[in-house]
Amino acid sequence: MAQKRADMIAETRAKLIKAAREAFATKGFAESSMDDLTAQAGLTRGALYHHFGDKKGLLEAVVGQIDHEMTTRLGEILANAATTWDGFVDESIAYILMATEPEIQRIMLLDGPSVLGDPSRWPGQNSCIRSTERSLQKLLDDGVIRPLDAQATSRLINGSLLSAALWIAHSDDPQAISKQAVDSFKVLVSGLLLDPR
Amino acid sequence: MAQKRADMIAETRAKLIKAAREAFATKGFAESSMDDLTAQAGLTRGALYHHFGDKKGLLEAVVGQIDHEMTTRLGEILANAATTWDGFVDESIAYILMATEPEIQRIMLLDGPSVLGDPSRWPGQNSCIRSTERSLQKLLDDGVIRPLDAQATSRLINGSLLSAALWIAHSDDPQAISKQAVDSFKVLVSGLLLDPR
DNA sequence: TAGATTCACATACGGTTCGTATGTGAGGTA
DNA sequence: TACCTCACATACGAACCGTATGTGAATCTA
Repeated sequence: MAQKRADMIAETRAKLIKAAREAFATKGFAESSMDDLTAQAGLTRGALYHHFGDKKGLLEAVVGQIDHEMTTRLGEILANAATTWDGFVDESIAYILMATEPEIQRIMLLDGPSVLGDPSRWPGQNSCIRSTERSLQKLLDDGVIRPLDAQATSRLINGSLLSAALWIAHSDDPQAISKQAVDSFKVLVSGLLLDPR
Repeated sequence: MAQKRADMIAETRAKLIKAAREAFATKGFAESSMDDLTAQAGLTRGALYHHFGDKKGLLEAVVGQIDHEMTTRLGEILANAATTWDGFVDESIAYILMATEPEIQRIMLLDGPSVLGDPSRWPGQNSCIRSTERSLQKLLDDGVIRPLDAQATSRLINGSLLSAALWIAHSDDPQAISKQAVDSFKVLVSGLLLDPR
């Protein structure tokens, strides 16, 4: 059966990506040796080059996987929100907290942009920004927020979330800083409401 | 005279930093060869390691220089503003446009964070964020904006500016995108005003 | 079912780059 | 003038990346 071979290949790719995630997350992209990385997965660099072309290609695959996971997690939060506005806020806060996780931070926020360039141009097209944009558009349609450009504003908001995450992760007291960041974020975006509370 | 020797040293450092700026800006940090870089400056890697310790040390020096220049440029804009609020807005917009320059973008926004970590923890301690924070504090003192945490909010704003810069620089039509980003930024921060117009 | 073919992955090799260890010669000092 | 310091060059080893080539198992074909 042809399935067996395909399974083996998928497994090999999965093992390489898993090892790469660990290595990239702990040592960073530049410091990760492809020899070590593949050995960790019980393979050699041959497999890696066969499947991913080069080191950058491997990073792209890792980024794609993480991005997919993040999108799923954010989607769930969005689905559980009472109102569109709550969904927008909850999703944003969840993004901040998610971006605090070392693996996401190191790979998606630091090394990713440096090696692959502007995140909004990645193949996975950065589902997070898209999600924020959709939420804003809905809020516009519902007449909840002031008139604005949804795409541009979503970029601004996403950048602020990212910055907040970096700040929290590197602070001495993540708990406290996290609260400050979230509170300030709420104040900032509440200015977008047509009908402020 | 002892001054002559000191001048020679300063000149050597300057030459290395200049060559590094060019190389880092055009090829990126990882792709820049220290052999090429030093040869460009009419020196060898010996000089580089003597003065900067390692490749990272050289980047720190470059980052420090650029940060200093940016601070100066922002300071001038701040000084020429009519009101505190105008200064805050003008400075922010200037930051967006400045961060659009390839050299600043590549070195300060992409490679810098990846190699040196969170910008707010850099030795030069990121004067730009400090400046935004000071502006916000003044606005608070003057009773112009709603109550908020100046430090946290400055982080959020700075992140949004950074994101806008990345977006503009990678867009097909920087002119148009630039306008969109600036307009949206104004809308976003106008929500901070106690007395919206 | 046996030989041919494909392809996933391993092995081998060369070139580049980094960091260190050591050398050297010009400025400064006594 | 003889010695010392130190800025910088040279020499060397090791690590790493990417490619070119080898190999054996899975699949295809007759």
